[in-house]
Amino acid sequence: MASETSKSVGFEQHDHDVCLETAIKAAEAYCDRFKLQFTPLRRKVLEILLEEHRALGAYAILDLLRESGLGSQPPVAYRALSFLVEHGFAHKIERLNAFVACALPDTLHSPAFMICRKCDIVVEAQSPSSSFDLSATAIATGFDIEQTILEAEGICHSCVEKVPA
Amino acid sequence: MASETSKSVGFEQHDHDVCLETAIKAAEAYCDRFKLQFTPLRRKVLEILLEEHRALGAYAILDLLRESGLGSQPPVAYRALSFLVEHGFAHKIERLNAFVACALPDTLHSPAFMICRKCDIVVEAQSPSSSFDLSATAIATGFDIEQTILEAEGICHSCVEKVPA
DNA sequence: ATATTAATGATATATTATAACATTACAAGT
DNA sequence: ACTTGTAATGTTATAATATATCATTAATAT
Ligand SMILES: [Zn+2]
Ligand SMILES: [Zn+2]
Ligand SMILES: [Zn+2]
Ligand SMILES: [Zn+2]
Repeated sequence: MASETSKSVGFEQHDHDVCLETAIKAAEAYCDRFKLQFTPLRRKVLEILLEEHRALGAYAILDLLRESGLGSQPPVAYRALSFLVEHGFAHKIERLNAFVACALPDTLHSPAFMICRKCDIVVEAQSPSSSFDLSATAIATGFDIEQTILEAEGICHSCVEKVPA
Repeated sequence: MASETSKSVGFEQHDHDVCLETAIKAAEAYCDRFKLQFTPLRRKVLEILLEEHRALGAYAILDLLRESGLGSQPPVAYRALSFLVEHGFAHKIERLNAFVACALPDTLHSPAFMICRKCDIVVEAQSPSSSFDLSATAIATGFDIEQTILEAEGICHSCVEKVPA
């Protein structure tokens, strides 16, 4: 296959082959370390997300899986995606009902994204902190934020009281 | 009908009748001011959201609409919800595919929510600013945040260049 | 009154996601 | 190697969420 050495990601160019390989190797190492099964299916889905470098819906991913002969029914894609999200290799963009490879794998972070309403490109902010201020990233990348929504999931005090775990 | 004078909202008690009436009157005034049609259907959907004071899915809302004789098909609910969201009377909680009445109507704000993963109660943070720090609100209300996601929608610089508007 | 626009009604269908159960691969202990 | 339990995948069916389209009615403006 042809080897493209650079590709536009976020708003910048980068060596995409290296980027993809690095991410896959990192996932491999992580799974190794934590005794997780980085199966061909899971690897392929992560590769798809890394290759595209933008948010893809489950059914778009499923189409690509079908082409490569790995699975063809919705649960196959959703299960692989669950695994990737659960272990921090990917995120779900709720607003788009779509999934994107994590730009900061192996790093503890609260994901924050900038999503273009025209082209649906998704850029993950590089701020590992939990206090959110996208303005710097937005300015740096030339992204014009129009509206923002923060959704925090957790447990309310009345639910904590009700049950042990 | 029976008049309940207080109801648990967020994590506190409040006079719910007053709360509901105030919000409806505010919406009425706003629509009046901006020549928007606050139709019986739209009013009813807002009332439903205010009454429940938690996130409701479109189909749950539709069931309640049906009971009151106002519309029974999905587009009816979705159109009313679009109107309410568009004009800031309600928000969509993407994570839940559900809708909630805005707690700060008529106030310019970037919505931020705390969502309990057990009971799905949704509390809108009272911070009108766009820099997000939920920790204060979380501590004050006894909510234990487990994970947070920020999604900013806007337009990337390459899309801005492509078109006039 | 009439034209224009906005809202609603109604039917059909698209899109996203999961439940349930069968089968296969893997890991661990014997 | 054999058994046993567990995890992953295959497969079918269906649930839940959302929109496209066109017909009808209501509101607004000229
Ligand atoms: Zn990430
Ligand atoms: Zn764009
Ligand atoms: Zn609000
Ligand atoms: Zn709760």
